[in-house]
Amino acid sequence: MEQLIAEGVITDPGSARGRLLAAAARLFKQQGYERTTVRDLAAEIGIQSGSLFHHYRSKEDILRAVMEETIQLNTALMRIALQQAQDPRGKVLALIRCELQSILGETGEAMSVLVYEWRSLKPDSQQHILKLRDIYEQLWLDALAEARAAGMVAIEPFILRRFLTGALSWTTNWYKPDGDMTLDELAEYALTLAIKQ
Amino acid sequence: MEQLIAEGVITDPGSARGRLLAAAARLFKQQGYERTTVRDLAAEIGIQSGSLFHHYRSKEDILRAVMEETIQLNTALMRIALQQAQDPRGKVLALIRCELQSILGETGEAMSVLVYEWRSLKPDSQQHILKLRDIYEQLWLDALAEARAAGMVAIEPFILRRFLTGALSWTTNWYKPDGDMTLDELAEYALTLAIKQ
Amino acid sequence: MEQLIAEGVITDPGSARGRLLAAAARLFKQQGYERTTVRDLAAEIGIQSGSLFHHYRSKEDILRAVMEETIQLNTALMRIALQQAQDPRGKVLALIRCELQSILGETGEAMSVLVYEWRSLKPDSQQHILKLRDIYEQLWLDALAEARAAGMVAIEPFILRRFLTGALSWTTNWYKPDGDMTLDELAEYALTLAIKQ
Amino acid sequence: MEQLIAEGVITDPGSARGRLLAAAARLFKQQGYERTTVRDLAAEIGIQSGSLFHHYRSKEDILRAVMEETIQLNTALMRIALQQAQDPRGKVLALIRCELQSILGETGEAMSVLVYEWRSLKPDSQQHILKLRDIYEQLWLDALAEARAAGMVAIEPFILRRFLTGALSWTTNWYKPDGDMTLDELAEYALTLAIKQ
DNA sequence: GATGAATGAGGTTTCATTCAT
DNA sequence: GATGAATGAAACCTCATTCAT
Repeated sequence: MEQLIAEGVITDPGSARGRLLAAAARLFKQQGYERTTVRDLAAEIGIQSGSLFHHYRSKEDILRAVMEETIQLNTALMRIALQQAQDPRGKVLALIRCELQSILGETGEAMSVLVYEWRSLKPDSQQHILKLRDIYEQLWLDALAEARAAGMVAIEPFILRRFLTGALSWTTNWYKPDGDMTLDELAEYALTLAIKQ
Repeated sequence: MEQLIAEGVITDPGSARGRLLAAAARLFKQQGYERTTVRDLAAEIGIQSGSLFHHYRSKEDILRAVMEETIQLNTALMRIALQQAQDPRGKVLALIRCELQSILGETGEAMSVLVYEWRSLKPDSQQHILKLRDIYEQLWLDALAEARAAGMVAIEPFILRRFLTGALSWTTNWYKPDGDMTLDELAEYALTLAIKQ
Repeated sequence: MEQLIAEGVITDPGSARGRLLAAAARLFKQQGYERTTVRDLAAEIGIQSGSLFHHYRSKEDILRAVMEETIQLNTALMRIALQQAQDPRGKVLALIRCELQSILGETGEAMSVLVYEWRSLKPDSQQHILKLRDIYEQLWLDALAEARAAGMVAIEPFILRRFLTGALSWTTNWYKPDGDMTLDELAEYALTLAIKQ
Repeated sequence: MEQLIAEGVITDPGSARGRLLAAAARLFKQQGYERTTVRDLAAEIGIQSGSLFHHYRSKEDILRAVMEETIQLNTALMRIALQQAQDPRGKVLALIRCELQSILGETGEAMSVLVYEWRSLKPDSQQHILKLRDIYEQLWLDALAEARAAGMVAIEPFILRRFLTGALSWTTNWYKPDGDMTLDELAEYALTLAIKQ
């Protein structure tokens, strides 16, 4: 993590900007982007609303930064996870587990925002994020293609990935981390959707 | 359909209220509830914004009506589809196809609204819709339990349903009805997620 | 005047929009456009600030309307004055008197705004007003050219008009209508700048 | 010029304060005082906005300094020009040429500011500048009275000066220094307004 | 002298809702 | 039922100014 901060991939969560982004992710998820006022955001990190605009030029800019950091971070984390996986099954499981961690763990709020607040981005911000998202998605498509070549996947990677995107992102609405099921178990269950046993 | 209208399950789409609900669903999906103004809604059906309030007491009331009608209609449609299915596999396939039709067909906009605008409902409206949703969900759980009893499903119905909810609702973001894949093919693919062949 | 209102050249000063334009001209002159808040404007005509935006889409729109109405009205008044003048000297005097009345009379505030707040208009509004201004200016150039042809003017109409524009518009800063000098006397003095005796 | 700097009449244009005043004059003319932010000013001379306040106590103070320096400088320049003129006609021409140089030359921006931003000064600053302005204006009135005594001027000096003030200051809006007409020619034309040939 | 984060009052504008006609 | 002017609270954002470093 320190390395990712040093590389500029993500903002130091201890800095003013970092705390702002974390608060924004939390509030945007809880209340929605539109219903979250800049005063809410400022109050959450203990500054005045006008002071926000020293860090970001507009409210939309904050949304964009939340999304961008999230996708950058998760792409980096997925790359690391993939390096440690051995076989196709392991790779797909690694991706599932990684994405679930993104969705259900510390960055979960930001991931939700990425899904639910897309329409609130201006078109050019959307373009920018889409490019980053393509890189992320390519990691998935490569791993699924490998599994398919090994005869482990019944349907086209392209379609399967889309089903998985929906299934995994939806977990944010029902999975309770402190319930009976561990996140690893959840990942194994999800794997059964994708891969024939 | 006429029967459902006659029974009061849904509003006549030709009536002023019906056209308003359809417009609201469309605009709420496109722009989001918060970004859609009552002026937008009024303009869409050719009246002045003040006149909206002769039909609904508030903007939130319109959102609630969109959601309620959608869930009522789809529950009714699912009941009909279930009656025509024979075996467990057929029932699950019928539910998948039915839900996909809801999501991707004429009522798709309203279904999206149901998912994306949940937070914009007041708590008591949420309670009301949740009850209707429980009825709908029970139809799913019953069918999946039957398939599980027949040894066709690897994981618990409760969990599987949640995965399917996400996977199917997400199709609204990528499936193109006028592309290569028919909706029936899409349903078959989705079935492979749920049921062992 | 009633006819100009009926023709749509200017807004009825009794209507809400008309009273708003008059108040805007007065305040914009007194305090400047930037220092005049929409709350000031609204208070001046006894409505709430939000209600302004039923009449005009933005503050800049109000400025533009003030300018446009002023120039339209004064062009119309100058046409009428010209019709009643006989010879070149009479025409130039008519124009001078007419412009002084615009500057120092009831529409004086709006004329000042036209001069002093030009930079506050957006470029496309400027374009729009410039076209109207060209029509107005042509009336002047024609009359001065006639006087020049009659040997009454020492310098080019183009240059003379510009000198006069400045000299006449500046009167707003010093001439007191209730002082010793009548407006007609002032006009005669100004005529001595332009025309050899 | 060096002498005027040494005497403290104007600020050294090479100093930080001097560059700030020049930048302020330029920006205030281009955009208006209200629309020019202290950030604009600071950026123009390459410092941070907070640092401005080491040089001037407030933004209004900068405006006041621009105006004061301009009027002091131009009063001094007019005195010098007058000394070199022989007869009444020469004196009036010298004043016209001098004022045109102020308006159209290097200090033109500041002269514009003096005219257009008057309302943005606080009343006590206005008082202060008015006193300086009176000294400047007296030079004009004396010269015109002399010409009048010589039978060269048709109307009262007081009125004529006001007409000239407007006519000359307006040149900033139309005269192009790099066009066909030289500044000396322009001054001669202006003289025809004032003095019988 | 300079910095730049922070302030906080105040700016324009939006918008759901009301109500006399 | 419909209109549309008006409301008024609240939204985002700006900006001159301060001050610890």
